[in-house]
Amino acid sequence: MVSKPLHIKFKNQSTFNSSCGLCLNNACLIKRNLKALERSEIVNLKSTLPCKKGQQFIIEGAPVNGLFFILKGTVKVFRTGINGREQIVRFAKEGEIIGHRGFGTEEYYSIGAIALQDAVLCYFSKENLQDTLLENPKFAYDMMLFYANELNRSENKVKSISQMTVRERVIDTLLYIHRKFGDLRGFLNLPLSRKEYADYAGTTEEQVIRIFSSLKKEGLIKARGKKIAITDVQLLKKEISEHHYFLDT
DNA sequence: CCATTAAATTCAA
DNA sequence: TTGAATTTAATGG
Repeated sequence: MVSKPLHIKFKNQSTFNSSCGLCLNNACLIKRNLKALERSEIVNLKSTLPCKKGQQFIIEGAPVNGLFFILKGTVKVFRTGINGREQIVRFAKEGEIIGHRGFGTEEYYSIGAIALQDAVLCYFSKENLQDTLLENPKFAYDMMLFYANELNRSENKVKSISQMTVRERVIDTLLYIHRKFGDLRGFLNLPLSRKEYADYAGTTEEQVIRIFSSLKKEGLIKARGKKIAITDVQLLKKEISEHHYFLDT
């Protein structure tokens, strides 16, 4: 399966070159190991696919055939609960790996993934990746570090969901978005609906709206539609400090 | 949870 | 670029 459009036109904006050698994304594991991988076929066997905003590119329960790296854009990764409620597992940005949990022995994806903005994904087949990992210890080691990190993160999340109050979880979510995506002209650099905040924090849309309202009254945040500004990061951190060690990214 | 109104976003002319 | 149509936010029951 060799398909590689070299250039992908992107909504009247820039053009992205999908060849790893020219890629600017230094957060990417492949890119970082490019020297070690130069003898491998991996880079030639990848495919690059554009993905429109709102498009789901991993479906829960579908067979695992490979995994994705985000070249451009942001993505939400979620799992559907028993009553159809969505639990957002994480928000992922450029350079991150999606679908890795299904990689080892799992046959089917346990998560779904949707592009939050127009995105470009690099896709590597399972076989390709397996061959490369077997041949390349440095690359395999980096992958292992990545998995270890993910496990740590996921354990922290269990703790926060089970031990924090709703208000604390919402604040925690705001801080997570803030430190992962930063802000742009004072507003969080990732527009999310209240529903999405709720699905990450493990609560309901109404709760999020009401907590946002109190936070606004207290002067801790400002909101204009989907654009949220954190006016006092320190005070917010203080409110959840007893639970949190800020280990996750 | 649902209904209502206000506000914001999208879309196409 | 505008405003009409659609979606999302906010509040109160």
